[in-house]
Formats: sequence, C-alpha cells, structure tokens
Amino acid sequence: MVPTNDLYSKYESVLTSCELFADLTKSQWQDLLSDFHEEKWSKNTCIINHQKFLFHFYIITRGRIKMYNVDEFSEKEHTLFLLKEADVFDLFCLFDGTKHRVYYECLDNTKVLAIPMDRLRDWLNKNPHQYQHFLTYAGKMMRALESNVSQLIFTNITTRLLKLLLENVNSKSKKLEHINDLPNKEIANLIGSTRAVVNRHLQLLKQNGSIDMARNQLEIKDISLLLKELENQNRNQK
Amino acid sequence: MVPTNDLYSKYESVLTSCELFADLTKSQWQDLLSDFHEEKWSKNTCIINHQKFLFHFYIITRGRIKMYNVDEFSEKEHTLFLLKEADVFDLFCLFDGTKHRVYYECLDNTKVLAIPMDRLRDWLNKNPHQYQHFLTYAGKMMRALESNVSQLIFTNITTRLLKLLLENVNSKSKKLEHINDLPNKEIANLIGSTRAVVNRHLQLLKQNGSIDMARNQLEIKDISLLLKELENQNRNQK
DNA sequence: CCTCTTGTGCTACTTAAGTACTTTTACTAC
DNA sequence: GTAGTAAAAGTACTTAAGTAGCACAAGAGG
Repeated sequence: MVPTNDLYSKYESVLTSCELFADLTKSQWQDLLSDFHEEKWSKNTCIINHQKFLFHFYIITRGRIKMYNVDEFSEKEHTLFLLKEADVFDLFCLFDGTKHRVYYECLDNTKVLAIPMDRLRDWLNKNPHQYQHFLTYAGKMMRALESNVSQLIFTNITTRLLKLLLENVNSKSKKLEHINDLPNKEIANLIGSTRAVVNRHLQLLKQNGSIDMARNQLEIKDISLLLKELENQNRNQK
Repeated sequence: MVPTNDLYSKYESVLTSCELFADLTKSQWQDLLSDFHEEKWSKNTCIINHQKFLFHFYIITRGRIKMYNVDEFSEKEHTLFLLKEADVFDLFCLFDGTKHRVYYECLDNTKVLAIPMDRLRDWLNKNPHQYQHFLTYAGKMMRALESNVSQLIFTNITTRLLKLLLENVNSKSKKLEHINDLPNKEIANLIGSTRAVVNRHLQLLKQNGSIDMARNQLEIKDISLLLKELENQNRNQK
C-alpha cells in the first residue's frame, strides 16, 4: 500500500480530471486522500451485491468497470454506465445509504481508490462548500439518465447504435475507444438490445464501408458515412 | 398575494409532506417562505422553454403538471414525471443552472409556490445541513430514472401499462387516481408508447373484466386480476 | 497439437408494436 | 333539437426487432 502522501502525486493527472472534485487544491486533495486506500481488481472480477459496496466509495484510476442491471425474470442484462478512469461510484449509495440494486464487473485489470462512505460524508460536512459540486454532478447524471430514457423511447436500434459509436470516437485520433474491444453482446447491453440484432446492424454498416469488424474488434472507417446514416435515420423517424 | 407569514399556515399540510424539506421546523419554514410567492396557472397552460423557469424553483400546492420531452425529429412526446401536490421542480436547474430541455404542461388548474433560484441557493449555503436532503432526494430521482430505463428495456408494453395502473391505485380507497381522467394518449406518453397500442391493451383488460373505461375515464374493477396478469407477463418473459 | 470456450455470421421464423385509417362520442353553436 | 367539429376510441395492415438455430473462426489452455 502506498503511503498517503504519495497517492496524490501518483494519481495527480487522474484526480485533477475528476469532475466531482473539480476545484480541490493540492492540499485539500491530500487531506481528503488520507482516508483513501488503493485496491486492485483483476479483469472479470464481478461484484454482486457485496455488502462492502454499500460502505465504500470508489474513484477509478485504471481500467473499465461496467455498472449493470439484470432483469430478475428474463435474466437479460443492461449496462447502465461504462465507468472508466476518473469516474466514481456509487453516488447513489453515498446519497441515501440505501442498497443500490446494481451489479459491477471489471472489463480490465482495474485500480481504484477507496474511502469508507462515512468518512466521505464527514468530509462533506466539514467542507459544505463541496456539496455544490456533488449536486452539479448529480444533475449531470440525471440528465444523462433522462436522455437515455428519451433515446430508448424515441429512437430505433440503428440510431442508438450509431450514436453509441459516434460518442466513443476520440476527437483527436478519430479512432473508436472505450468500446472498440467489446464483443457484440456487450454492445447490445449498452443500447438495450440483443447480440443478434446488433450484429445484423453492424453487418450493414460494414457492408457500406463505414466500419470494420473482427473478433472483439470494432474500427471506424468513415465517420462521415456514419453521420450521414444517422441523419437519414432521423429524417425517416418523422 | 398572501402575506408571507400566512403561506405556512395556508399550505402547512402540503409543505410538511414535501420530501425535499423533510425536517424543517415551523420557524425554518417561515424563514424560507419569506422568499416565496404564490402563482396560479390555469389548466392547459404550457411552459415551453420559458426563461423564467431557469430562474425559479417551484413547489406545487395544487393540481398536476406533466414534465415531458419532445423528440425533435419524430415530434413524439414522452412524459418523464407527472408532478403533483408537494412535488417540486426543477431540481436539475437548481443543481447546475443549465437550461433543462424539457417542457411543462398543467393538467389541472394549478397553484405553485415560487422562489428565485438564487435565493434558494443562498438559503442552502446558509443552511448547509439541508444539502443532505437535496442529495438524498436527487438519489431517489436517479433511482426512479434508472428503474424507468430498466423497465423500458426489460419489459413489454402490457407490463408497463399494468405497473402504471397498479402504482396509481390508492391503497385505501382501491381506486385509480392521478391518471384516471387522462385520455389514452397521455397514458401512452407515460409508458413510452402510442395511443393505439395502449388502447389495444386496455381493450383486453376491459374484456377480461379487470378495468372499465369510458371517454377520459379509467376505473379499476378487479385489482387481483391485474396482479395475476402482471405475474403472467413476468413468467412469459423468461 | 488438439480441445474447449467464446464470439461471429447468417438464415428462417415469430411476434409485439407502430402506422394509418375509420368510426364513435361529446360538446358547441345555432 | 340538430348540424358541425374536434377529440377520443377502435381496427387492419406493416415492419422492426426479438428468437432460435447452426456453422464456422479465433484464442486460451492444457
């Protein structure tokens, strides 16, 4: 375990890009970090209703973790959020301490910084000014969920798939990231559909030359084609 | 306009059942209410992107207001929340001050208590202990949105319709409330479907004797039948 | 090297939900 | 009263998405 005063320097770049603690100074960070410790979780680690999760709050410093839901009857999965570096969880539990019926799975070898919920609540009470950032962040999450709901209701699967792809294109490199190495099944879970259907749509995109795919590999060939396709979809929904 | 010190006694029962301000004492309420004023909006009043809404926060004291979304392409509507007495809006704007692209429409003659956003923010800063309630409330809203998303993905329209009906049965009177006087179109907007589809499902429920319907009138005839039907739906989704 | 698992590609089939249309109802104005 | 009209309800057709199945390919691990 890394001594407290090293955590900040070790993870400075991640921590400073962490929205929830947007304007903390170095010394504020070091104060807060004194209650954190580091944890490593290996790929495919699955966290199902672990009590511990009610009592800790995490900042991801490496790797991806999917936060998902399983329907008790159909046993279908739906990925709510694909968390990555600088993301935090679980805000829900922090807010009301109620069990959050949701599952987590590490898609990569993952590192997190962990703090007991109570400590974080204490810290908030000692630094009430910080509440505002938490509220802002909560607002942002609600908007994300809200637009998620709207998309599900208003748009078809082609549109949802196209948007997912476009949202995950790195604006500089123009390459697909975060989701480029996922199997069709995981893509389907992200947009609330099934593997077969997603595959069907991906085939069409491959045929028209806008993407390329292989086992666990998705690549964007032509963004403008994707954008054009999205426009067509929108037009047709009129 | 009612003098400030009367607002509390006038709306005591509504205000004390208002979750967001759960544990305010009478004097705290009176302090807070000094920044509020009353407004009346008549039925069918529609509030579309009114600037004013960015700058005020409202507590509903009478009537229903639907908060809804319109798809820019298909022009379909989706009702996000059906707000009623003791509900508040818009928390999103309070949190981050960003425009919330959402519409409001009064389903009844409505009364609200209004406060300028800045005043409420000031009040929160003066009473940082209250932040906690706001966070808890935000958590609750997020959970509601989350389960909304899950329902959309995991369940079919019959199930969603059945749940909507069952959620709006008054536990004492066993009568349908809040949504019992809405046309099929509004019911459809609530579950993210279309009027025709909702009507089809309602017909079936009417045929098997679990509900009764007339123009703008829905009535529950037999709750146990609805519950049984819901169970069947769940079983079949396996 | 072989075997086993996981993921992909494709086909044929089924069905729920959306669309577009018609009919009925309730209310207003004369 | 009744004619006109808007809203709501009801119906028939079409389509997108889900399901099931199988063959094949790539990697992982022995």
